[in-house]
Amino acid sequence: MGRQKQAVSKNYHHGDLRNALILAAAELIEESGSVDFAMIEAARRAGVSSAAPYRHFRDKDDLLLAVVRLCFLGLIEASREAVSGQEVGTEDAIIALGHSYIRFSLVHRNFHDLMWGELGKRAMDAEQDNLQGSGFYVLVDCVAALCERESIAPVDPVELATELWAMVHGLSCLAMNEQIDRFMPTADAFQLLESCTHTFFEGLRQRYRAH
Amino acid sequence: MGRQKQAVSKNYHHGDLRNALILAAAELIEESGSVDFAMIEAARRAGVSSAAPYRHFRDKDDLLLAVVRLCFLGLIEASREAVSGQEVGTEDAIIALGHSYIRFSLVHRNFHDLMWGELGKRAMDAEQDNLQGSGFYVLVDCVAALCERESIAPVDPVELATELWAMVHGLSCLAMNEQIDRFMPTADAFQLLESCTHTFFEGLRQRYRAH
DNA sequence: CATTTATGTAATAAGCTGTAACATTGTCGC
DNA sequence: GCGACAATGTTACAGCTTATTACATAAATG
Repeated sequence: MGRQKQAVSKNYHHGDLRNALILAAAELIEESGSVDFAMIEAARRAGVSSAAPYRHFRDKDDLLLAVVRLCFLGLIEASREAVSGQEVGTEDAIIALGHSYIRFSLVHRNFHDLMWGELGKRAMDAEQDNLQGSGFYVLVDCVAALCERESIAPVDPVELATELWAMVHGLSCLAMNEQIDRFMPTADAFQLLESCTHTFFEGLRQRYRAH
Repeated sequence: MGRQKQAVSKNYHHGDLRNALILAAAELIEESGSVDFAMIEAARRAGVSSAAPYRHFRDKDDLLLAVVRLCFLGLIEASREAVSGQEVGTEDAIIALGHSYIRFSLVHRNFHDLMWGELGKRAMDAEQDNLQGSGFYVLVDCVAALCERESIAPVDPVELATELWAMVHGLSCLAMNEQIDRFMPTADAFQLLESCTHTFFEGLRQRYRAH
């Protein structure tokens, strides 16, 4: 009895329950492919009672908010890394960025809805880590550099970046959804990315190149 | 007593519970912005007991499958209508198609995750109404006509259609998510659609026009 | 070392799911 | 017409979940 009590006592406090719960939630999302897990399941994984999570998170949304914040930090990190090895102002840099975006989407596909749904918006609005711009402006900088270098003007780099973002985001969605396979079994999102990025810039040169 | 019994008797059978449940589910999704409603709530709206729905749908997924099927039929309908007023083989026809796609996404934004998630894929795989191609090939036909008309060759219309689809789908996602507002408060998805569709075809002409 | 704060447990009320057993209605062959 | 039977409801319930409340323990602080 005394021994048992001591053993229990030792683990009475988890030590890092908050992070353990975030990790458990992420695992559950990864495994189940949806955000639809039970709070109590995350508690079980962390080895605590069903009420313990509520010491750290008001409700499930609050926990998910913490998860989605990590997702965005991961995406930003991946974007920075993708451009770091590239020559600035080249199409290749932009393709590399798109490549990393699509790869991230596919690898973390189960987190896509979370990131690009209501909770993702809330996470960005919270603005704790400047989530909002720090990813997007990596792309804007690349586009601006390319426009500068190729004398493509006058055109707003933010607008072009938004269009490119949409293109890549759309490719990610279709790829995750296996819609590309459905209609083009021989192609993949990465090929399409290269092809339509090139087409897009070719069009830009045609429309806006300073002569 | 007798009167009450008679009144009850009269409504014992709903008459069209299956469709009433589909409608109730759609309303709940529309109102709550998520697919996370309770089956019993749909039953309540249809005015039946909590067990009644299980006579028509194995489980909630089965009900949602019926809802998503209606969504796709609506999108296909909207696409057909969008091109019907357009001259075949023009950029305008393709822009009109994209316009209707984005409008549909925004109007029915609460159904987006349902359509483009696991259940949407299942609905397409079921293939009851040729859901799978009948929407996409409206676009393919437009693209093929335009390539023909402008002697853009050699290039696979299915590939181009997929790229355009990705572009428009991405714009829809960003617009729904208010990401465009976030970075370009003065622009909207429809302007961007026109701009980047034009850029894209300008690039195609440059790359593939038969001289 | 006593008090306060942080963190966890146990118990519980309220709600949903899906199944089982039962009730009512409509339909079809005779 | 009418009896069997299929279809479609109902009520009751077992087994889940969530989120709250009251209480217990550990750690930190002065």
